[in-house]
Amino acid sequence: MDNQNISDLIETYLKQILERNEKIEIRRAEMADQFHCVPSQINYVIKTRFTIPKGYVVESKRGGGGYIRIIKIKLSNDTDILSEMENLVGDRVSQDDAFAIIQQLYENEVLSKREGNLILSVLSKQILQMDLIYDEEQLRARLLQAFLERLGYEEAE
Amino acid sequence: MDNQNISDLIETYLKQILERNEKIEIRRAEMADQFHCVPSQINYVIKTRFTIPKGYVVESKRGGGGYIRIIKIKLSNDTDILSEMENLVGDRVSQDDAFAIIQQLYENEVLSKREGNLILSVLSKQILQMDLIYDEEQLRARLLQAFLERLGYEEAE
DNA sequence: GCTCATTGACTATCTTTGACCTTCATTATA
DNA sequence: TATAATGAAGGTCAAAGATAGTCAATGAGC
Repeated sequence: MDNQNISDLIETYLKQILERNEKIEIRRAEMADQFHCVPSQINYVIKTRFTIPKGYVVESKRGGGGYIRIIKIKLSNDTDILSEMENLVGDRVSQDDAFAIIQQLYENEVLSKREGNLILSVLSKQILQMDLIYDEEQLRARLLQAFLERLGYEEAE
Repeated sequence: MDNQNISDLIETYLKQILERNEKIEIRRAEMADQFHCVPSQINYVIKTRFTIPKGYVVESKRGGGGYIRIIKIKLSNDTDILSEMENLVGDRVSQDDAFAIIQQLYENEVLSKREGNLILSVLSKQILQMDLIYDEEQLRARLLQAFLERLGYEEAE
């Protein structure tokens, strides 16, 4: 409930702003000051919470007048979304990224909540990390690709 | 009810809170302190008393700001047919049998057509029979079991 | 003797921190 | 004016810290 760590606080703060704005531009040192943490923690937050599968693009510039810019990606029609996600998945995908992708599909109403949960139930580490005989991330990618392809058919009908 | 073992006390304590709340979030070490036991006993209690058939799902996170979250769920009305199917699946299942099982669930209105097709898309020989390194039927069973378990409940409102 | 409960050593995962590196703009200097 | 020095950002990475998970040995109560 409120055993929030600093990274979560920073994440929440930024996402709050991004709900009202297409993008946000920050100065790393300032952020770090504001949240009483070291600058590299800002990088950590960005790297773990503002990834492309989660729907964000990040640009930055060093030197005088440097900045970090976080942009919320807006996806267009369902077909585009699906093929975009297929690209993201590729032939290996982590649990985090897979979950983020399903979340995106849900938010864009490509999937119902129930469908999303069904898919997720099978992509979890717990299920796929069985024996070390096969590559977990590769298998997850194969399954997720199959789901995405199927959703593409649905779309076409 | 008042067997004085610690595990029962912890269970009672948590369930008392869950009667008033949809979910509860604890810190394992804190709980352990509070009940004067070792941290892993909390895991034991959760594993034996907060299972899905008993109406709970558990999520957790490690590291700084870590937590264990217990969520009350609503069990579906179809648990009978679902557990029957789980028995049928066992730990290995052929494509044909898996398809027949999904068909059954569809006919019994446990699944929509779309949900059934989504599930099937991932249980096919084509998808699972990739490398011959692992046992295809075993993997299929694992995936199908995960689906069946997930179909057994919904999040309460 | 069985089953369930308790413990603790070891493991896995996530966060925080800091030392060191790279890039860019501005200013000083030959 | 071209270039070198300086300072001001942001980037990387690995170690240390903070939690939770697993598992097998041991204990307690039928």
